[in-house]
Amino acid sequence: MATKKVTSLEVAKLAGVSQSAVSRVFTPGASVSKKTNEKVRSAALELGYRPNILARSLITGKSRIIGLVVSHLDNYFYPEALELLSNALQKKGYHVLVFMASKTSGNIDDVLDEILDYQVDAIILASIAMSSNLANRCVAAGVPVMLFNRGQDDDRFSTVTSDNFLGGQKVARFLIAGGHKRIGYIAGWEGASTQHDREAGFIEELKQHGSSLYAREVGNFNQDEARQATRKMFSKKEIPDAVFVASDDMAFAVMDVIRFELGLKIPEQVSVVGYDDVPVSSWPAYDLTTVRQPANRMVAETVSIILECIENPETKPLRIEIDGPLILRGSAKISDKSNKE
Amino acid sequence: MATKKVTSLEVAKLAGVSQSAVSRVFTPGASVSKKTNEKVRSAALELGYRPNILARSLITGKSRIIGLVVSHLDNYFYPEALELLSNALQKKGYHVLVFMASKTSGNIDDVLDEILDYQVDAIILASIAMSSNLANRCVAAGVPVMLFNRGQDDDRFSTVTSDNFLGGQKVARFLIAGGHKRIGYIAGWEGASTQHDREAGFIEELKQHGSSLYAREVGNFNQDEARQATRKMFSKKEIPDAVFVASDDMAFAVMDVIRFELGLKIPEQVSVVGYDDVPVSSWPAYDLTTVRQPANRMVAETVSIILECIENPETKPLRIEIDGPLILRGSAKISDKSNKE
DNA sequence: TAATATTTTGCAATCGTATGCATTATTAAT
DNA sequence: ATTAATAATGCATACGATTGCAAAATATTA
Repeated sequence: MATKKVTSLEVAKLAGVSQSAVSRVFTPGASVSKKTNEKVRSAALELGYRPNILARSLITGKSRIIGLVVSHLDNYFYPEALELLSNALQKKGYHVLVFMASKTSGNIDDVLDEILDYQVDAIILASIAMSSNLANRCVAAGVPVMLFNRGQDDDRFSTVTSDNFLGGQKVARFLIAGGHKRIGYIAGWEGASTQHDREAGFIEELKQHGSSLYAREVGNFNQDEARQATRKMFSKKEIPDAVFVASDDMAFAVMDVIRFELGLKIPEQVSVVGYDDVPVSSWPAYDLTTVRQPANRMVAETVSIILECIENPETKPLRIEIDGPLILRGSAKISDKSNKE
Repeated sequence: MATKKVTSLEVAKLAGVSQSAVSRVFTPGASVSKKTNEKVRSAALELGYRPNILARSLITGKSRIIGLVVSHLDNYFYPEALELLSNALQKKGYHVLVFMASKTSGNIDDVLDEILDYQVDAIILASIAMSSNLANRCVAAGVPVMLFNRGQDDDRFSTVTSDNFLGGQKVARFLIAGGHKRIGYIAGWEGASTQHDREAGFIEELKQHGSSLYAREVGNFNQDEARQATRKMFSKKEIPDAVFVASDDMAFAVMDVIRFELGLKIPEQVSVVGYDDVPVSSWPAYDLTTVRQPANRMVAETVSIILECIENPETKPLRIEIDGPLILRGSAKISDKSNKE
């Protein structure tokens, strides 16, 4: 039953023109007369013809495919970003080919090979760093790479993140203004620039106010480890009166332990602040005070940079940091003179 | 800096063999001597050569790309499924090209055109139905289509769902065993087979026990509408003592309204049961009793069917319904003789 | 070792489209 | 109306691989 594919040649025959003419009709900006255009279009419609992107890309060298490498879709920030990203690129005529770099499924080196096999026009790494070896391969292949939500030493690639340092500072300022004295921090994976910058900003600002960390544990951006970290942190004789958690996803786990295992009141006994502002944070059950990562603006920047790099390969790499507001909700005590943005 | 792409011809020259030989080395099952194999492989390694999938697909007619159409990534069931799906296909040498069919970004007709342009080997529709017009187009193009988590009248396509009818029945049996008398239902989008089957099984089983729906509202698989629906349902003089919600995602919104707006206790005053068993359901803040949709098994079936269809185009469409257990948690009262699976 | 069977190899055509170039049709200018 | 400038078209080639076929190389058998 599978009808054969319709080619431009068949359309050309039916329309009584050359194959080139058909090609030109479907190539924006090419020179075609109104008459041919009509003939071709109606023939194409009749036959149900559509240009074969793959064949086209063989010639143009552009596949209109963007490779996206994601590791963990479990943190809700990523599905959201993926949706925005895919939508935005779709509008520009590009599409996203997904590659999972989870532990289960080969390491990133293999994944990168697979990506390049598809002749992608660009690569977006979401929260994934790249060995310099791989980086070289991409540069050699002439494929632009973007780091989304992850910084990198290698300055050959553009990065888009939120302003993590500033975000950390805001949280510190807020907690101090709220009168907190014993402030704990639950870190993400220490290899991540996001984790590093958030903590650095946080600590820096604590210091500015003559304060410092009362406790620190590592949660590795993972709920199980965040739970462990919380238990440990709260086994001190004097428990913290505030905890800054490096991601909302971990913060939920932290709150659950604090409330349901330790039986403490949030925010009366402990204030909790997260980072990301994923949708769940605004649900009343958590009502989490958090720093918003403006996914939409981050994605918009990413798309605009990526497209620029594709069109103009000589584009210099950019390093964008997007400021996001601290969203005040019920999980943390607010001072009377609450610090506005 | 962008080094030109390395072609099989260059490898051939360096290795001192014909271009066909190079091709054969990279074609599993082709006939090559050990000696050529070595020469070619080392030359390829030296030049950093990898076959161009797009050029290959032009000849073979197989792109090793699977088009996945998703609408709302906000229900957490989908990111999870996407991750599993992508991982599973990746292992088989396929990759997922993502298409968003959200309201924001063109209707599904346009999206389908775009998909077909990429010469995908197959299409997976996640919770999306297809007009018969589109269906015809796909059949004509010879592209197999699978419906994931959505049934369909059209029996030319395979579908994989959980056993929604049975799932609904289980919930009814459970709620009745728990002694509930005024049972409400918050429906999903009524055009969805999943919604329909869940409700049908639920009502059927209520009837078997001489009971029936005490209240019913529509939430359209959408949190805002689910909240509205809940408020309406609980504005009766006698409020329901149990609510079955057609998806976990809505159930969270329902629980939040019940607890934080209406000030009722779950499960003491109202039992809530959901459907999906997304990760959040097991978080203590919700601790939601729900019917598990075994995403891993659903994905496994999907992948196996899809690959079969690709390899053997004459494969008959299948209709798979996977049974999932009712997961008992704290959001619903349990009878003394709790009904085990 | 000679004859036959089998495996390797290269040649050349092919997939569906884009595009430089030469040619022809059309429009503008005088 | 004639010429100059511009637009539209077709021809032929290229993109980077796969693959049928026939020739060459190797292995098998007696």
